[in-house]
Amino acid sequence: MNARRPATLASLAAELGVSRTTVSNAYNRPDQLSPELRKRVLDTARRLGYPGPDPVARSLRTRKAGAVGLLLTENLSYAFRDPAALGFLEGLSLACEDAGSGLLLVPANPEREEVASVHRAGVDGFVVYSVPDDDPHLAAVMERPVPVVVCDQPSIDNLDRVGIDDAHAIKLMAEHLIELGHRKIGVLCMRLARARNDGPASTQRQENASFHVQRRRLAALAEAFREVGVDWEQVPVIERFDHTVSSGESAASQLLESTPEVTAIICTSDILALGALNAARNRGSRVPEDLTVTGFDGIVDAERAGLTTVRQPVLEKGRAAGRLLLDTGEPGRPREVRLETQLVTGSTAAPPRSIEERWFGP
Amino acid sequence: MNARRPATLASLAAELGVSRTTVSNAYNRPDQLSPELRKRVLDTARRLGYPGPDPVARSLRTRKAGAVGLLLTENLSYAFRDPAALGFLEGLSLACEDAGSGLLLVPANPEREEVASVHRAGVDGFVVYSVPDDDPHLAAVMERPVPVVVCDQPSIDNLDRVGIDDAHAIKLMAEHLIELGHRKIGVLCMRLARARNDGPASTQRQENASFHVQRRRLAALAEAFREVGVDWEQVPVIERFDHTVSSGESAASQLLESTPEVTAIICTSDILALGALNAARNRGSRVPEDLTVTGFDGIVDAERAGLTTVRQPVLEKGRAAGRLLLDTGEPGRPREVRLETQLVTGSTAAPPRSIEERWFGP
DNA sequence: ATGAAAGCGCTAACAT
DNA sequence: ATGTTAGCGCTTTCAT
Repeated sequence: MNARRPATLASLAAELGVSRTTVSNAYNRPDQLSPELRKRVLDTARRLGYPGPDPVARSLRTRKAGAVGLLLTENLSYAFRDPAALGFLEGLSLACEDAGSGLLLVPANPEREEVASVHRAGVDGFVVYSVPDDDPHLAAVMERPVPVVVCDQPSIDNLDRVGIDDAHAIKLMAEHLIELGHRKIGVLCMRLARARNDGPASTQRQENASFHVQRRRLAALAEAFREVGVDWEQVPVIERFDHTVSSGESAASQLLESTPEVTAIICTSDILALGALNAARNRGSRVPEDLTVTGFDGIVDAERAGLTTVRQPVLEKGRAAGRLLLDTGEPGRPREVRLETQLVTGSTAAPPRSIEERWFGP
Repeated sequence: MNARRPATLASLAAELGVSRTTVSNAYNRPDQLSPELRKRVLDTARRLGYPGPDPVARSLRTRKAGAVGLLLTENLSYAFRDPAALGFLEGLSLACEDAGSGLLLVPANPEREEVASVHRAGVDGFVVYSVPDDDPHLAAVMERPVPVVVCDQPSIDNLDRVGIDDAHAIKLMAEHLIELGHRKIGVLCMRLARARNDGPASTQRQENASFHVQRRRLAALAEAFREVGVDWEQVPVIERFDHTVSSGESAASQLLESTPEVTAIICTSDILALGALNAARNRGSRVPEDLTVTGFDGIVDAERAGLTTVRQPVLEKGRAAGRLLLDTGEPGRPREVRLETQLVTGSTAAPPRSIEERWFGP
């Protein structure tokens, strides 16, 4: 209900026979007028159904929206299903709450080029979470004359950033597997570009990936395995556009079908790894005896599954991003927050067995 | 970066020697001016670093914010941890996305009376999710001259609503347990009022609960059990302020400690029930042999645990709330959407065993 | 303690 | 196809 469009500050002032300033002060600077007058103003306001100063008009005048915009590269609803994104959101909302700021989720359908929603967002700044280098919504955000903080990707000069050292993080994993003795590996990765693609990703595609994070993780893996003599060109890298357990499962199936000799599947996310675990089970492969599977992120479900993975502080990332954006100081910018990661040795990685062992038992 | 505060539509128009209308049209009504002129406008805009029409000024003029506000009764970050709230959010975000609308999460700390965030929210309407009757933020929302849709609670005349039939839903559960033979029951419920309280809730407290949903569920349980001769006054109802698995656990412990003769614990949420399951395990009680435990909501973790519960379509609730708010039509209001629920018979409910059986085995 | 004047930056009739 | 005129509703110096 409440569909009238009635009293304004001006009409209220007129009714009261006072100036608009006085009415404004009644709401915003109680100490600037006598308690009696203030009470009279507020009472009359109630009587006339005046809802208080219009927030939009106020924002226009004060140049403050009281909200932070969040740009994701996915459908909004996706964010509520991906545990890592969720952790980020939780952290970000914590920071917003601390600052009394609202959090505006900006719809940015990755399938469309529509950036109107970015233009329309009445916010004091944007947090950009994990979008590709060439995302048009990002471009629209950067045109807005407000501060921007990027989380994870892309990394853009001159912009505040929060993230982790992806290369370092996944290198720990690579070294762990190398130490265990794995040389025949396969990789499952998330989407590398905005256009849908499901299947093997050539090294060229890997290098051209517009998703910075994936690109760097793959590059770091390549480097680590090349150092022990693995020909990266021969390492199957399977890409999936959708980030779901079932895409992980299908990707792993595809991988094991075409390259059954792999002894380990490295996944660039826990979600994909969880799917890979399913795929292994479906094929009757035991993990880690027959096959090693590793993830990335350290989500709860991964922990539950005993996944060997890399834990990153997703909640802290969100909080740090929010703080960076909301913190008054903007002196020696751009600023960067780099958070720590941690190798989690679960029960899904073990030394490889030889082909013979795998087929004929130990 | 991007911290200049430069060109406006007017300055751009001046620079170009055209009217502001023309510049405005270049952005909002491309068909209203020649392509060449439009290109000239846009090019000059880029050159001057004009970021396009200011969204706040536009909102003021058009009386459209392009965003929906969401009011929760909890800290924002809580919403990202409660599976039911999350489902609701997902549904709501789906509806917003469809309409190209943003979703503004309004910080509304339940501990404070601060409603400024509600006043400051530049939105075209509010969705209110499960807040108590006397929530000051809700009052602030209702003063705003914008449409409001309430989900679950409270139920306020004249306001659009979406929800379920709580009494009916939990009655199904009550009848199920009654049929199994349970007469000695205990109940775990969520907070009944805004002020923190943890422990037994008297019938008076139950009846005065400012959380509508809990009140109705308890009332329906009372009615159902009274019909089979149970003295509701004697039924222990344990309340918990925090909605977490561990509060469920402690509440169940408290219940079983003080009333070990209960054969069933009915919980008004799955989260609490999951905690009750833990408590039973800690005491060495087998579920359902020694103790029946039931939940409410139908969250994924409940399903995983085989919980006997009532499933409600949380995602649909969110979507319906969003649609109700965004749907152009506002004729024969108020409107109400009542969604269906479903009894899920899991493996945590069975006929009670007598006290003797329980102590000495079958 | 209260008021007058001057916009914040934009869009929407209504001309032309 | 482009310009003129009027605000949207508010806050903020600066006076008084």
